[in-house]
Amino acid sequence: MSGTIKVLNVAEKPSVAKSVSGLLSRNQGLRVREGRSRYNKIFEFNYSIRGQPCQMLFTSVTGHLMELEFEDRFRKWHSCDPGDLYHAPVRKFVPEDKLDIKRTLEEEARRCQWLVLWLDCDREGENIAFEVIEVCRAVKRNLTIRRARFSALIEREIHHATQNLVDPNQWFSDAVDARQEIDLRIGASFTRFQTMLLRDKFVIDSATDDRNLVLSYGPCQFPTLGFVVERYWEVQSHEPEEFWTINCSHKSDEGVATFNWMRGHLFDYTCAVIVYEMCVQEPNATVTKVQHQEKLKYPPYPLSTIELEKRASRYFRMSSEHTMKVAEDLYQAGFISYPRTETDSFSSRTDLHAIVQEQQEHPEWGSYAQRLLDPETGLWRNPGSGGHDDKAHPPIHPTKFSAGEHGWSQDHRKLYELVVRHFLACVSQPAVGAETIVEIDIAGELFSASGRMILERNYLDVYRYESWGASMIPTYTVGQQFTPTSLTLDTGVTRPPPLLSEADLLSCMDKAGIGTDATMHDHIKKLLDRFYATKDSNTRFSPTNLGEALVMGYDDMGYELWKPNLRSMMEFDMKQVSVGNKSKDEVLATCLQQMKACFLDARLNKVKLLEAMAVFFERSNRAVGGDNYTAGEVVRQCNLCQESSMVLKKNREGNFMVGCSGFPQCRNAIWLPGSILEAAVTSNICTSCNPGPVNLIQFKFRQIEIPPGFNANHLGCIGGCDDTLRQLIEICGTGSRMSARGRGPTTTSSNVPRSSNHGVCIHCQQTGHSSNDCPSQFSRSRNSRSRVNSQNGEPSVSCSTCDTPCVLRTANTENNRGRKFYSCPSQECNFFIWEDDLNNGNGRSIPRSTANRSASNSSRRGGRGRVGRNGSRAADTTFVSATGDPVSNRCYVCGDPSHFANVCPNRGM
DNA sequence: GCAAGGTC
Repeated sequence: MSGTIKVLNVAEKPSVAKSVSGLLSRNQGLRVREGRSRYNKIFEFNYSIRGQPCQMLFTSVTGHLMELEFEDRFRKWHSCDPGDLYHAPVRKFVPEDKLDIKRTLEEEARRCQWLVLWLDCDREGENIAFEVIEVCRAVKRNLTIRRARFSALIEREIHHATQNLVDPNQWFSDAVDARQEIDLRIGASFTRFQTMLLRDKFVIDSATDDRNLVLSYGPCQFPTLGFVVERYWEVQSHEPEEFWTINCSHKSDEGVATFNWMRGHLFDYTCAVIVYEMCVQEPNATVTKVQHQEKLKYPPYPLSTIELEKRASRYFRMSSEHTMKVAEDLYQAGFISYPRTETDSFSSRTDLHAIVQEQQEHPEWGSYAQRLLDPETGLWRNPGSGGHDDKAHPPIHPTKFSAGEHGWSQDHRKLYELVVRHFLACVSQPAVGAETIVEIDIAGELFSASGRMILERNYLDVYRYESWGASMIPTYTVGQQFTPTSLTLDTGVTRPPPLLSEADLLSCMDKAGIGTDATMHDHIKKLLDRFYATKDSNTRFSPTNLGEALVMGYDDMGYELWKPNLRSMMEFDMKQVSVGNKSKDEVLATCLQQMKACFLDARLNKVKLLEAMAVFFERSNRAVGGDNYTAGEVVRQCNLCQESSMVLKKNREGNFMVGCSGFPQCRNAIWLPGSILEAAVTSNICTSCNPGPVNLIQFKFRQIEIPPGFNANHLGCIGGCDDTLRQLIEICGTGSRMSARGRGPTTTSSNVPRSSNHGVCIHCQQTGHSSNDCPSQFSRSRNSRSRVNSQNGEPSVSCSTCDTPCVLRTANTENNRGRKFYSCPSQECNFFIWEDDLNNGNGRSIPRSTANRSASNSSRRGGRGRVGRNGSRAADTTFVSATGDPVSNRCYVCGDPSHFANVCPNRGM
C-alpha cells in the first residue's frame, strides 16, 4: 500500500499484545505468526493512526528485557572487597534467556519506521520501554518512538491511546534505574559481607549443607524478616497480668441477656473487689438506655492481589506464593483477569453485568447471580472503591465461566470460586442488621448488653467466607428495674499478641511499602528459603535462630537495617526522580554514599553480629578451602594468578595470613606475624604499592610478643612497603611457623578462670568467660611494679598486674637484638621488663588502646524504645501475686492511697 | 553464590 508505514508495537506481556491487537483490529484481518521466542507471538493487522495508514506488527517482551550486574571482574565473591561494590562499575545487558526476544525485536524493528511502546503504565513499565528502545534503536537509529498510554484493556481506551500517542517518560525510567542499582549494590555488599563473616564461623544447623548457605540481605527481605522478629519478641517479652472484671446476667421469660462491665477490666484486685462488693450490696439494676439502630455490614472492595493472597491464606491456608501460582494458571487459561494488580475499584466503563451474566448457570452460585441481575430484588449495588488504582489492570475478576475444569486441583477450584464469589459480593447490597444496645446501672456501675437481628443477608448469601452472628436479648425499657440473675467477679489473664499470620505479614508489608503486589509473596518465600523464618500449620511465622540472630546483630549495632524505614526513604527518593524533582545521579550519589558509610560502620561493628550469632550457635571448627583458615576480607587482587583475590584469613589457633582465594590452584600466601591478636581489612588504600589497590590492614598485636618500641596497634600493608610488618615477621616469626613448632595459642591466659559453663568468647576465642566479660575489651589501670621471685636458683618474674609468671623472650629488633625481656603471657596485660632492668625495677606497661571498643549497648537500646527481649509492662498497671494478693491499695478513681474508691470524694464527678 | 523488579 502506498504511503503505508510499518509500526512495531511492543507490549509487556504476550497477553496484552494479543488483546490490544484483537481490539484494534476488531479481529478483522488479524494474522499471527511465530517470533523467535515461543511465548511472544507477532500479530499483524492494518490500522490507521490519525489518518496515517499503518501496517501494525504487534509483539511483546516478558517483563524486563535486561538485567543489571556488576562487571565481570567484580562478580566473583572474592574478587573484591564488598565495600567496593558501592562504586564498582555495573552494566545492563540482555541475559541469555531473553536473547530470542531481543532478536525478534531487532529483526522486526529493522523493517519498521515507528516503534510504539505498550508497556504497562507504571514506572517499571516505563523502564522496560527504554530497554526495548535501546535494543531497537541499536539496529535502526532513525526509528520514530512513541508511547501508548492506557489504563485498561477496553476497546475505547485502546483506540484513544493509539490516536493520542505521547513521548516515553525518562523520569519514570530513571527512577527504576536508580532503584535497581541501589538494590543491587546494597544487596550484594551486605550479602557477601554477612555470608563470608558468619557462615563458616558457626554451626548453622538449620541448613542441611551450610557450606552453600547464603545469608542474603535485601532491602525488602530484611524488613519482612524484621516484622516477623519484632512480633516474636513482643510475644516472648509478654508477661501475663491477671485482671478482674464483673459480669452480670439477667434471665427473663424472653431469654438471657449478658451484661458486660463498661469499665472492661481492672488490674487492681482490691479496687475490683470494692466495686464488686458495692454492686452486691445494692444489686438492683436500673435500665438507663435502650438504643435501637440499623447496622450495615458492607461487602469487600473489588479484589486486588494482596487481598487475594490474604483471603486465600485466611480462608484456605494457602501460602501467598502458592496462591499466585494457582492464580497465574487460572489467568493463563483465561478464567480470571490479570492476577497482579493493585487496583481495588472498577472503572465505570467495565461491563459488570456481563461478568455476572456469565455466572448464571453455575449450580452453586448461579441462582444468586440471577437474583443480582433481577432489578426487582434490589440486590445489585455498584461496587465500592478501595481507593487504589495502578492504572494498568482492573481488579481481579472472573473472565470466563467454569463449573470446574478437568485437571483443576482443589486449590484451582477454591481460588476460582473465591474470585467469583468475591466479585458477586462486590456488586451486592450490604447485609442489614438491627442492633439493640441496653445499658444498666448497678450501684453506680454501668453495664451494657447488645443483641442483633439480621434483617437482610444480601451479599452474605454468596460470600460464605464471612459471617455475621445474631444474638437475641429480651426487651427492656428505660427506667425498668430488675435484680440480676447472676453477678460475679471473674478473673482473666492478659495474653500476648499472636505471631504474625501470612495475612498479617502481607498487611505489614503493604502498609510499609515493602515490595509490590507481584513480589510480596516472593519476599515471604525467601525468608523460608533462607532459613530465616518458619511457618506453622496455622500460617503463623516465627523467626529461626538464624533470622533472629541477624536481626539482633544489626539491632545491637543500633541500625535499623531490618526496619522498613530504609525502603520507605528509598521509595520517597524514587518518587522525587519520577516527577523530576531530583535527578537519578543525585539520588544515586546520596543514597549510595549513605549506604556505604552504613556498610563500613556495620563492618567495624561486626562483633555485634558475631555475638548475636554466638547466642544461638556453636562455634564451628570448620576449615575453609582445605587450608585450615577461615576466609575473611579481600586485601588485593592476587599478583600471582591474577584471577582471584588475596584474602585475610585466620586459622583455628588464631594465626593470620593473607592467601589467594584461588587456593589450592593458586598457593600465593603471605604469612603474618604470630603475635597478631586482631586484624581487619580497612577501606584505606596503600598509596605506594603496585599493582593496586592494596587495602591496608588494621593490626592489633599482643604487646608481650612484640619488642618494646613497637606499637600494639598498627595500620599495615602487605604489599611490600611496610617495614614495621617486615621487622615483626622477622622478630616474632609467622603464625604458621609458630604453629609448626607446637606453640599453643598465645591467647591462653593462665590467670583467667576457665569454666565449662561458658561458650567461647567472641573477642578472644577463649572459654571461661562470656564476651560481655572479656578482659580484652576493657582497659585497666596498671601499675608498673613487678615481683621478682627466685625458684630453684632461676630468677622468675611475675606480672605486676595479674601475678602470672612472665615468659623470658629475646628481642630481635635492630636496636635491641639479642636483649632478653620478660613479658606477661596474659593477653590482657601488657607488662614487660628487660632482664637487665630487673634489678632497678623499670618494669613498664603500655596502655591498651580502647579505640576498638564498641559503644555501650545500653545507651543505644534505651534510645530506640524497642519492644524488648528483656520484657516490659505498662508502668501504670499493677502485678498481683499468684495467690491473688493485692499489691496496690490506692483509690482507683483518683489514685489517692489514703482512701478506697467507695469513699472517694471525686467519685461521680 | 548476592537484590528487586518484570514475566512464561
